[in-house]
Amino acid sequence: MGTRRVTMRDVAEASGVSPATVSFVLNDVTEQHILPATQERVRAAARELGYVPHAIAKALREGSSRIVLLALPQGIRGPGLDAYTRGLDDELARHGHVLLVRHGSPLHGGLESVVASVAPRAVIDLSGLYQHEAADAAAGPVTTNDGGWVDGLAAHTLVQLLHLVRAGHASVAVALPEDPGWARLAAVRLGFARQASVRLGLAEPVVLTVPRDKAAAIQAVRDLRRDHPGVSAVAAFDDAVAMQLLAALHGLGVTVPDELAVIGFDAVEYGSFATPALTSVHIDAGAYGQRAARTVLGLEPPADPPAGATVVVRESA
Amino acid sequence: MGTRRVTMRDVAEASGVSPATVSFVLNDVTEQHILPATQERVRAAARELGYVPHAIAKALREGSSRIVLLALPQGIRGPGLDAYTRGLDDELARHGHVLLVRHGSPLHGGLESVVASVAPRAVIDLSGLYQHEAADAAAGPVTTNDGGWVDGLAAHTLVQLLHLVRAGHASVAVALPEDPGWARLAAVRLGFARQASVRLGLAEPVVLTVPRDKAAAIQAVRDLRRDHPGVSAVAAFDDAVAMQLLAALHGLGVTVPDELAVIGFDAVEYGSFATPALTSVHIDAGAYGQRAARTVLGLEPPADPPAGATVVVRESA
DNA sequence: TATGATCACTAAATCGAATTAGTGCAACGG
DNA sequence: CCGTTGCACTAATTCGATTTAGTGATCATA
Repeated sequence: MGTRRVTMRDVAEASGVSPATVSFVLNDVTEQHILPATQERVRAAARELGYVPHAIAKALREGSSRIVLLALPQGIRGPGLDAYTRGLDDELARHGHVLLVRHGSPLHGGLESVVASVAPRAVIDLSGLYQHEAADAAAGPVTTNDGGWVDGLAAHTLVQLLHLVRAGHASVAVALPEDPGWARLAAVRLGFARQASVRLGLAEPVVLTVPRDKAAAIQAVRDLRRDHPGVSAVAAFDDAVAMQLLAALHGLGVTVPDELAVIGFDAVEYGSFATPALTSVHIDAGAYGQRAARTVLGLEPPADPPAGATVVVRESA
Repeated sequence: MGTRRVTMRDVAEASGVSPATVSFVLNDVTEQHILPATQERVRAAARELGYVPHAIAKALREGSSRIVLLALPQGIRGPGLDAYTRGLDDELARHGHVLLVRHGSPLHGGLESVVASVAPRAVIDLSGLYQHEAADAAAGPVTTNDGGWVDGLAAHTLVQLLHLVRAGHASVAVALPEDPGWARLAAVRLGFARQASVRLGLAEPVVLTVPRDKAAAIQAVRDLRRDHPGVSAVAAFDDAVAMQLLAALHGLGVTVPDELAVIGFDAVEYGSFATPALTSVHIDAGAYGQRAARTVLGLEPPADPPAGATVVVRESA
C-alpha cells in the first residue's frame, strides 16, 4: 500500500548515474552519447525496480497529455459510430496516443471543464453533429473534425437511393427517427437525399418521421400510403428505423418489398433477422475514424479517400 | 494561436500579490487570512485574464488526476450498460470527477499502459466480467467494482423466471447469445438461472444458444422443440437475443406466447416493435453505476440497495 | 604543445500549481 | 515597554520527467 512510486531518481541512484542520463537512455535520445554498458545498467535497474514513467509529470513537461478525447452526446450509439471509434482508436494507438470517450452529461459544466481537467492532445467533438450547431470554438484544441464522415454521407446516401432507382422505383420516401438526439444528423441526411434525388431524376422525396410508439408508427405509415400512393420504396435513416418500419408494415399487412420496398443504412448484422431480411448500405466508417485521427495528430491524411458504400442485398429491397 | 497559457504567476503579477496568495484565494483555503479586498483583486484579475488552472500541473501535485476510467471490452454495448455508465458518470460529476470510457483495443498494450498514460483517480475494469477472468491486479488503482451489479443479476434473473412461473410454466429454456464477447456474463447468468430454478421449483433449465445467422437460429429452435417438447417458455439473456428468437419463431410459424412464451431482459424500448411486443425485465442499472462511483471514490455507499427489477408486461409472455 | 573537437556524462532550470515554513507589522496583555 | 498573538502575506520547496548548458577527460591535428 504505502510503497512510494519508483521515480527516475531511484533508477539513477541504483545504476550510479544522474537522472538526466536515465532520461536519455530510456527515451533513446540519439543526440546524446551514452556507453552501451551504461545503457544496459540503466535499463536493468529500471526493469528491476519496476520503473514506470509518471505520465502526468511527462505531460506537464510536454505541455499536454497523450490523450485524445472523443466527445459524444448522451444517448447516441450505433454500429457506424462504433466502427468510426475503432478506426480512430487504432490509428491513434499506432502513434502512441490513447482515445478516451466522453459521453455528454448535463451535470457537467460542458465540455470545457472536462477538457480543462484532462488536458488532452486533441478533442474531437462530434456532439455538434447530432444536436446543436458546432459549439463556440473558444477553449483550446477542440475540433469538429470527423475525417470527412459527414461529407461521405452524401455519397453514401446516393448509393442508397441509386439501389432503389436501379430496382425501378421512381418515387421514394425518406424515413427519419423521431428522437431529437438525432435531429441534426437527420436533417443533414435529408438534405443529401434531396440532392441525390435531383441527380437521379427522382421526385422530391417524401419525409416520414417514424415515432417510437408502435401504434403511432403504424398510423404514420398508413397516412403516408394514403397521402402518397405513388411512393413505392422507403430509404431509412439507419437500420434501427428501417426495422421499426418493417414492424409497422407487418402490422398493417403490407408486403415488403412488393407493395413497399425498404432499404436501411449502416448494415447491422441483426438486420438479417428482420422479416423480410433487411437490405442495407454498408459503410466503411472505420476509415473515416482513421482519417480523423491523422488529421488531429497533424499527420498527412491517407491520399486515397475511404472506400465507397456498398449495398448489402437481402430481401427488403 | 501562439498566445501562451495564462498561469497563476500572470494572475499574481496582474493583481500585485504572490502566486501563493493567488492559489489561496482561488482554492478558498480557509486556514489563510486574505483581505476581502485582495481576494476581489485576485479574482478580478483571474477573470480578466481568463485564467484556467492547468489540470496537469494540479494533477502532478495532487498525485493523480480527477479522471475515473471505465474499461470496457471491444464490442460490448447495451441499454443496461448505458444506464450503468450514466449513473456512474452523474455520481462522479457530483464529486468533481470525470468519467472517461476506454474501449479495449488489441493494438494497445493492455489496460496498464493506458492507466500509466492517464493516471486516473480510479479504474473500473469491467472487461473481466465479459471475457477472461479479472485481470491481474498488478498495476495501480484498478478495480473490478461493479457496484454490486453482478450480484443484483441473481435477483433480477429470479424476477424474470418468477414471471414465467406465475404464468403457469413449469419447464423453461434459457437463451444465450453466441457472441464470445458475452460468454462470461452469459455463463454467470446461466448459473443464476439454475439457482433460481431450484428456488422456484422449476426443472433444470434447458440451454439454447442463439446463432447470429438466421437460418442457423431457426434450426436451433427447431432442435429445441424436438428434443424438449415440454419447454413452454424461454428466458432470454437480453432483449437482443429475445428478438432474434422471436424472428426465428416467426420463421418457424410458432405462435408466441401460446406455443412458446418469450421474456427478454433489459427492456429496450424497441422491444415494443417486435411481433408480438416483447415482455421484458426492467433493471435500474443506473443505481449500480452510482454505487460503483461511491465505492471507488471511497465514499459511503447509499444504505438502501438499488431498486429491484420489474417486469414490463407486453405480449410475448 | 597548445587548440579544438569529440565523448560521456551531470547540474540546474523548467513546466504550473500547491503548500510549508516563515516574515514583517500591528494590537494587546501584563 | 517587552513579549506574545494574530494578521496578511511571501519565499522557497515539492511533485517527476525533460532538456539546455555545461564539465572534465581523452584524442587528434597543426
